[in-house]
Amino acid sequence: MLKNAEFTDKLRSSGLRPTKQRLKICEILFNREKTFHFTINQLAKSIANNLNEKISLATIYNTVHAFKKKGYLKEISINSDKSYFDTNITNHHHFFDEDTEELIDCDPKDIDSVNIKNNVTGKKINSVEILIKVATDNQNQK
Amino acid sequence: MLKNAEFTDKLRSSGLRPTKQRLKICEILFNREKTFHFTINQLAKSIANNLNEKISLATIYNTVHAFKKKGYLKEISINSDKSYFDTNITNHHHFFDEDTEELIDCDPKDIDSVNIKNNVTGKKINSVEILIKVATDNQNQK
DNA sequence: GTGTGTGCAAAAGGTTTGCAAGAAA
DNA sequence: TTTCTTGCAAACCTTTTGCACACAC
Repeated sequence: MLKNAEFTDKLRSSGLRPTKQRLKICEILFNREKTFHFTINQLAKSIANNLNEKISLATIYNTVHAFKKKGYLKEISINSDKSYFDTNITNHHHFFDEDTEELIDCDPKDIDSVNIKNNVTGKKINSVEILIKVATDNQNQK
Repeated sequence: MLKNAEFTDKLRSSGLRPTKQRLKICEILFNREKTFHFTINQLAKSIANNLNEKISLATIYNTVHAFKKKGYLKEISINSDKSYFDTNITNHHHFFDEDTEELIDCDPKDIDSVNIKNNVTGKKINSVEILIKVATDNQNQK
């Protein structure tokens, strides 16, 4: 639950100019209690609904990628036609509900950390992501 | 290392007509010792290079999706602009080399199976995938 | 002959880019 | 005034679709 002035500082401290558009996107992304999982499209709609002002799609893409680069957002690996982002930047895993195409955070307590006994030679591990795909039980198949 | 006649049987037994195109795609996908990880584009190039004959992109998409539905291929979850497929349909996980954008199979011995203590209410788990992103060690950051 | 599969071209959907106008420093 | 940011439209890339023709059975 940050305020506008705090977003301004946050942006400025990471070398991003606190423009009107970025502040509004900050509000929508970070001024909430629960983690927010979203696609660019959902974010664009959220902006359109919550503010009576449009922000160009290009700007939204720019901003989301800038925030990701600064570490304010995580991109989640899903095989999908669209990209998913997450305001929860701590180490955690996800359920993906195939019925609703929604992401759900795993409670870290519910999954033991992964122990990788052998890495690829000469490379360092940047991330370990677990994706658990779920769907309603009474489906024929999937 | 299957032969043409075996592909014909395999296809026919799953209700797919063994057409010339499908047999050629089978050859490229399954007539090899090691697991094959690919994007549709790579497969198309592979077809163009290994056979002196073109198969339409639409047909390649159709065939890959048909094979996936029949369980001959797995689709791997990566956040990427393209889809990755895998001829290894056993339960296993992957390294993703961010330098080369290549998938590498994990040896099942090298990762303990994931224990999920709490599933989403009312849903059943369809798959659990671990993706380990790696890159060269001497990069500034990632 | 009937139904399925193929291939082309067009369309769709998400994302990126070039560039001119506008805002922040 | 200099640099960064925005916004539009066009471009791009992967994937899907419609439809006529060809092939498998």
